[in-house]
Amino acid sequence: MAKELAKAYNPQEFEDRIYDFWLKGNYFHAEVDKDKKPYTIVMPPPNITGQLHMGHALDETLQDILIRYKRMQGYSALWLPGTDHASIATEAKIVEAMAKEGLTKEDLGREKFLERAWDWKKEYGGRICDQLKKLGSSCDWERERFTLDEGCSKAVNEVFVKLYEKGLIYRGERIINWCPHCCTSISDAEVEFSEQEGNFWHIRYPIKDSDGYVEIATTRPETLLGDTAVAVNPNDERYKNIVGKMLILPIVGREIPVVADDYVEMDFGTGCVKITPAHDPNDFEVGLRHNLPVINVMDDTAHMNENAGKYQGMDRYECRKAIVHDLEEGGFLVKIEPHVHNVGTCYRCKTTVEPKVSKQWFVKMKPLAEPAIECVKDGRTKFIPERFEKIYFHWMENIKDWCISRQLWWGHRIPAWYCADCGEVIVSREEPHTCPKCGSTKLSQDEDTLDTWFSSALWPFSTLGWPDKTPELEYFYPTNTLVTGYDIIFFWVARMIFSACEQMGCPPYDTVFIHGIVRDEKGIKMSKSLGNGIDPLKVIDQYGADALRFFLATGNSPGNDMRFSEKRVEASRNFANKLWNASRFVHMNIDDFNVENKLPEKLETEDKWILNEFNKVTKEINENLEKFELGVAVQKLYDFIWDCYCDWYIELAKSRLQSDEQTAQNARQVLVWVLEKTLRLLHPFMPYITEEIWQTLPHEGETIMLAKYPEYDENLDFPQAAKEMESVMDAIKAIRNRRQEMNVPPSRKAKVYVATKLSDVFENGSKFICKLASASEVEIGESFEIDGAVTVVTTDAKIYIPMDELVDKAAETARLKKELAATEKLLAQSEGKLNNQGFIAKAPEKVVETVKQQAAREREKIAQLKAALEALL
RNA sequence: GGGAGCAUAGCUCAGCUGGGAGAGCAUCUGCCUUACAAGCAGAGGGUCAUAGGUUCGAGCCCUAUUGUUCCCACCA
Repeated sequence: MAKELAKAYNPQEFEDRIYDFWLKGNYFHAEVDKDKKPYTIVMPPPNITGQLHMGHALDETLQDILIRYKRMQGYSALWLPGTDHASIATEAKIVEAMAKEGLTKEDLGREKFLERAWDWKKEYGGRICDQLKKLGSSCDWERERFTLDEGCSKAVNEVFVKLYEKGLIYRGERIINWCPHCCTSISDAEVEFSEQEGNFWHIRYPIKDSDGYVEIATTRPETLLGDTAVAVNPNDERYKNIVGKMLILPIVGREIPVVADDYVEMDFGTGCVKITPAHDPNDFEVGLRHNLPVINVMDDTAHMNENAGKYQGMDRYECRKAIVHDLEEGGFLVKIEPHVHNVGTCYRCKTTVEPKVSKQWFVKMKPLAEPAIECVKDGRTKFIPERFEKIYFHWMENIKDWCISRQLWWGHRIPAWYCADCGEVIVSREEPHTCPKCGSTKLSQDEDTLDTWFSSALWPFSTLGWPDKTPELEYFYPTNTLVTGYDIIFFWVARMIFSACEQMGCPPYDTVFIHGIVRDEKGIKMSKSLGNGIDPLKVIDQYGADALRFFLATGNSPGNDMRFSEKRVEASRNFANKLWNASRFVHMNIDDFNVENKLPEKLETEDKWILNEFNKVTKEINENLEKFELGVAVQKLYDFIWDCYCDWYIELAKSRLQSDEQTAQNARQVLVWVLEKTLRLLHPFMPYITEEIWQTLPHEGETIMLAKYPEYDENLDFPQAAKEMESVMDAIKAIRNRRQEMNVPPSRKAKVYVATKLSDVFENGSKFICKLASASEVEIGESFEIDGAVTVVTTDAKIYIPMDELVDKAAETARLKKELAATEKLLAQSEGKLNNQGFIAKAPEKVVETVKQQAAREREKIAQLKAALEALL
C-alpha cells in the first residue's frame, strides 16, 4: 500500500489497486464463526444479460454501505453475490444472435441451443460482476452463485416436487397471457398496461329465425371468429325474451346461444357482450359457467389458425381489418366509435399480449399467501419505508394463481414426465425410467421451463445450500436485510417471502429496505430506448467510485426516486478532494515526527471542542444507520469533516503547530486521532479514499475495512469546553462579518478590544481571534470606552475595532438599532412562551430550559447592544 | 374505479419520534491566508401548495381542496 499521499486526489490511481488489495486479503469473505453474530445480505442477482446501470449502482451502494458498517461493527458480515439466468431475456438474446446466422432455435434443437446458451453465459455472464467490482462492492465472491447452477437447480426441483405433492402446483387449461413475440406464456405480473387509441366496433348479430338482431360492441373484432355465445344480464328487461335463443354469428354463420350472466353490466354499452372463451379471461369464466365450447382462433405467433376459416394465416391485425371490411360489406357493422383503452403488453418486448387458453403449470397462491401476509403483519418482516407494506398486502390479498411454465428452453426444465402409454404424469426430483403406473419406459419430460422468478424466489436459502442442511444455512439464515427497488416487490420480494415461509418456516429476512429508481437530470426514467441512460462506469472513470457512491447515498431517501445530477457528483468529488487535502496537511505536520495515534494527556479547549463534536456526530451516525437513514448519516459526516474538522479545527491547530514542541505534539496527536476515527466513520460510504488515506496514517490492523466502527464514548463529552470554544468562534464570525461588510481586506489587521465577563475564555481564545479574524492584537477587559470604533456584539462579548476613518457613525447606529430590534423580537417570542402557562405546564422540562437559556442570551445581547449604542451617541 | 407518493430558497433536494427552517448548485461581495481556486471568508434569497382543525407549540399530526407522479384493477 501507499506510504504517502499523492499531491492531488486522483481516484483512478488507487481505486483498482485497493480493490485488489482487499481481494488478496480475503477481507470480503465471511465465515461461519460462532464467536461472532452473523449479518447477511443476499444480493439481488443481476441478469447475466445486463450491463451495469444507475439502478444497480444505487442498489449495490446501499448494500455495500450496510455490509461494511456491520462488518466494522464486528459481525460476520456476508454479502452473497450472484447472477440470474433471466430465461426470457437471455433466450431472446441468443435467438437474436442466431438469427444473424440465419438459424432458428428449432434448427439447432434443444441440446445444441443450450450449449450455445451456456457458452454465451461463460463469455458474458461475468461481465456484470466485474462492473460491480468497480463500485467497490465488498461481496463474498467465493460464494458467488447463479440461479441455474447445480445447487439452485436442486432447490428448484425440490420445491417444485414438494409443492406438487402438497397440491400447490397443478397443471391445467386456463386463460393465460401469451406473448406472440417471445412465444411464451407470461405471468400476470409480467403484463404491463398501456393506454392505446382504438375503436369500439358496433356489430349486429342476427337472431335466428327472426328479423331481429342484437348489437354488441367490441374492441377486438377478430375475436368474433372464436365467439361461442352472447351474454346479457339476467335482470335486463330489454333482452329477457331472447335469452336461450340462438344467434347467427356474422360472416361465420355459426349458431351461438344467448346466455344470461351477472358479469354483464346493463348500463355499459348495449348491454350485450360477445363471449370468446378462448381469448378473454372474463369470457373464459362465463364459458365455464355456461358450458360453452372454447374455440382458439390464433396460433402462437398471433396469426389466425385453421379455426379462422378464410382468415387463416393472417396476422391478428390484418385479420381485424379484413373482418371489419367484411362486416361492413355484409351490413353487420353499425358504427365505429373511437375509444382509448388499456392494452396489456409484454414487460420485456412491449408486444400486445394475447389472452389465450393454454395448458400450463400453476402455483396455487392462496394458501401460500397467508403466512406471507402474517409475517409482515406481525412485524417479523418489516418494510422501510413502511408504506410499501400496504402495497404488499394489497397484492398478496388479491393474488391469483401464478403461471410458472414458460415455452422456453433456457431455464429450469419442469421436473414432470408423461407416460406415452398410460398418460400418467410423474413429478420427480430424479429422472424416472419407468412409469410407476403401467411400467412403460416411454416417458418424455415436459418441454417447458420455469419462470425465472421461480428460482430467484428461493435465492435467500438456495444460495446457502438448501435443501441440504449446511452450516452456512444454519448460521446465515434467515438473512437480515434485503435491499431492492420498489419496482420488483411483486416480481421478487413477495415471492421470496412466501417461498421462504413455506420451505423454511420463517421469512427470509427481517427488513426489506426499499429504494426508488434513478432518473435522468430532467426527472425522466432512464431507458435504453430513450438513450438517456447514464453509464455508471463512465461516471466512475471521471469522478471516481467514491464520488458516485457518495452522490447516490446523499441524494437518496428511502423509497423515493432520485435524479442523477452531474453537478452533485462533482460536488461529491470535491468533498473527497477536501478530505484528501486535509489529510495531506496532517501528513505535512506529522511526517517528521513520531506521532502516536492516541489522545494526549492534556487537551486544550479546541481539542475538547472537536472531540465533543466528533462524539456527537458519531452517536448520531450510528443511530441513523441503525434506522437505515443513510442519506442523513452521510450528510452529517460531510458537515463534520468539512465545517468542523477542516474549516475550524485545522485552522485552530495551525498556531499550535508552530508553537513549542509539546504543544505542537499534542495538536498533532489530536489531528491524527480525529482524522483516523473520522475515516472509519466514512469508510462504508467512501471505501477507497478512506483506505488509501488510512494506510498512510498511524494505525493498527491491516485494513480500515476491519477497523472497529466508532461508537459514542462518554469520555469524549466536553460540553463546557465546547460552549467556551463556541463563544470565541461566535466572536470570530461576527468580526469577520463586520469587516467583510465594510470591505476591509484581511491584510489590513486591526487591534480588537473585547469587553466580556468571560475573560478567561477570551484570553485563551485571543490567539484564534488574531489568526482567524485578522486582529493584530486582542485586549480583553470588563468594558472599554473607545471613540471611532466599529462595534460588534455577540452574546458573550462586545467587541470594538478601532478603524476611525472607516466608521460611519450614522450607519453604525442604524446597524446596531436594526440588530437590536431583531434581538428584541426574538426575546419577545421567548418571553411569550415563558409567560404562557400552558407552555410552562405542558412542554417538556428540557424544552422550557432551552427557551429560558435563549431568553437569557437574548437579554444579554440586548444589554450589550444598548450599551454599544449609547457609547456611539 | 381503488391506493400511494410528492408539492420547502432561482434549480435539485434533505429535514429522523411535533420544540426557533438546512445542504449542494446558481447569484452577489472580498480574498492566491504556505492542505485544498475541486479552495477560503462573507451576503442575499423561503406565508414550508391552499383552507380548516388538533396542540402550550405544526414543514412535520388530522380533514378537505388543488396540482403532479406512480402503482393496482379494468366494462366488453
